[in-house]
Amino acid sequence: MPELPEVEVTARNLRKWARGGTIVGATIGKNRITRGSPVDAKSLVGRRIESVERRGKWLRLVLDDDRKIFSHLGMSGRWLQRDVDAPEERSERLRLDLERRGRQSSLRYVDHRMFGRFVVAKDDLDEWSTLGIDPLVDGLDGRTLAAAIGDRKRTIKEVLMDQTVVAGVGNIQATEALWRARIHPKTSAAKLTPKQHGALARAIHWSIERTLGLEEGPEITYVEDAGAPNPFVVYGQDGEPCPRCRTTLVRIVLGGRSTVLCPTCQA
DNA sequence: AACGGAACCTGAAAGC
DNA sequence: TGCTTTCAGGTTCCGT
Repeated sequence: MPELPEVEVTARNLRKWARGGTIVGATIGKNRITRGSPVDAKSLVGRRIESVERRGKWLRLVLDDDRKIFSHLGMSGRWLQRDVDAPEERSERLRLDLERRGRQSSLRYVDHRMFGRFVVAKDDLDEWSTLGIDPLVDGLDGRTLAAAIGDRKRTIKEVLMDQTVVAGVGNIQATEALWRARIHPKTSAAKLTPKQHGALARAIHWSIERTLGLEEGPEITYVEDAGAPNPFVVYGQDGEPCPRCRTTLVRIVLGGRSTVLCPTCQA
């Protein structure tokens, strides 16, 4: 269930593994990852991967024939690097075998819930083109955040998770950042003060960088990975004391997603 | 137009 | 023990 930091780690890994490599084999299973736009696996063979980019939660791999691979990890997608003769992974949905500097490797896309996407297209997808400010790619400060929010009146938590406003912020990053900025998640987005815009922009960077530091590595770890302790400051910590003021953190549901907040700090 | 709720999937964990 | 319910960090669609 990746948000910006997990997708950023994936992009960095894919640059190491795939940039400059040539696709020598492609196996794309019949499943809903390619829903709406079936991919001709054979057409990928012989193509070189020129670059790997990320915006928000999307990955874009530019090929040498002017097409692009768009990959979204949905709720449970991951890209792994394996040997070409390694066995198929559990929930493996597709694979790209690469040759790079005379060495072969195999990229496996694993996604048990299949909310992810894999699209090959000449033109950018609308979902890519309409993405809002990416905190890492574009930078984000109080002024640009305020401009992106505009006069939206929905709650600030829902607006933050709108990918056309700030790209890459999901339920965890929104929850963590709002706590850091001491803003109640239900606050109407249009009612934030300039001071709060600045605090929230800084809090988003803080949360993303903090999560990135936790997750840098060859394979993404998620909170729910067996045995992994919850590394977040407030997300999933309802019932525990607020790290700032010791008030018991509470969980509410907002826009259908669970949200944790401190009733004292985020008044 | 805006909003809540359900749907799309699978599986782990909690509840009974 | 084993069956049932709940929940999950994403996105989209549908009815009000």
